[in-house]
Amino acid sequence: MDPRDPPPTLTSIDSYLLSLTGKAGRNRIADRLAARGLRLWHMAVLAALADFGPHAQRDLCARLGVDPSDMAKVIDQLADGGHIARTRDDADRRRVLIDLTGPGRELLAELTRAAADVDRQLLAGLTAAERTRLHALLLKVFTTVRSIPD
Amino acid sequence: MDPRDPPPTLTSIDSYLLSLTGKAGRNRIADRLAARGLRLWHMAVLAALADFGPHAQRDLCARLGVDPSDMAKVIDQLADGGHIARTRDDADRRRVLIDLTGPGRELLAELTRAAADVDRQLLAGLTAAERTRLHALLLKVFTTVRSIPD
DNA sequence: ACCTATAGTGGGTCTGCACCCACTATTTTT
DNA sequence: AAAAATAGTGGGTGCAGACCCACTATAGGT
Repeated sequence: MDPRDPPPTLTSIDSYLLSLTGKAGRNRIADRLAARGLRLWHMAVLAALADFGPHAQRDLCARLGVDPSDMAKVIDQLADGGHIARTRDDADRRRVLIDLTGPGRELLAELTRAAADVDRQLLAGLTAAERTRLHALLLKVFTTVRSIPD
Repeated sequence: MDPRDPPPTLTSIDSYLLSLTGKAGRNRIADRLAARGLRLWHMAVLAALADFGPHAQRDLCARLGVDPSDMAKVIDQLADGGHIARTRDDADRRRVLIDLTGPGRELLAELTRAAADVDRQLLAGLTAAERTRLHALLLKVFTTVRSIPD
């Protein structure tokens, strides 16, 4: 018996398996981001802008579930790197409109590739069909998670 | 369009879905543990002892991948609560043998029930057959994760 | 104009996790 | 018997995440 086997009592818990595999994925992606001086929220912001177009900063917070104060810092760094553009909304000068720049789009593409790479590593043990099924199941779980309160 | 929809660029990444759903599960289980003054490692230790029998403290560290220094603190708290018994190994008096006590076994059963509860919440959107398939897939991914270096 | 509400910023806290080093007690090696 | 290795402990560090409050600037309601 391998003295490094994990306890079956734990591995029979789906939440535990999700948590561990999720952490593995998260850490790997975080590493790739860290190599570029970024963290997960930076990528999330870029993705939100790419998928849904320009946002007021506040709307980004609502969409991603981030504290406005934390978002300000993330936005700051992305702006410093030239990956997003920040402009005052002339209709409501309290608002700051955030948009992707060309370099930002490029960066996101790069990060997306890195993430796909991590997926490939993580799911190396699955056939293509299994990956498809896993993805569908995870989407369902994700929907459930989003719908139930904390 | 729901202004709270997550970016598809993110939800198409399996590692991201694993990470989010895993975090949801983790947090919920952590909450239940916190209500009893415990954290995840406490449960992991109890599970390892229940599944594999008594361990030297060092072997628990190896099995669970915890720093020996951190393990010492976890062990300390479990011993304080009367959930494990700590005895010096007479054959090698450097070693401390850790074993589950009756109350420890009870506590683990309780925690396992709580975890199953969380699973039920998280996977509420899946049919029984889907849950079975998800579990099998997660086990495979878990095996892969364990086999590849960090 | 006045009062209230909202957008964003800057500064800080607290928590959990992971890690690391120095130290004591004990055992093994030579 | 001395030296090197091992088990466990205590006391730290650094980081990331989530949160919170005070503040400025602007807008909207009356």
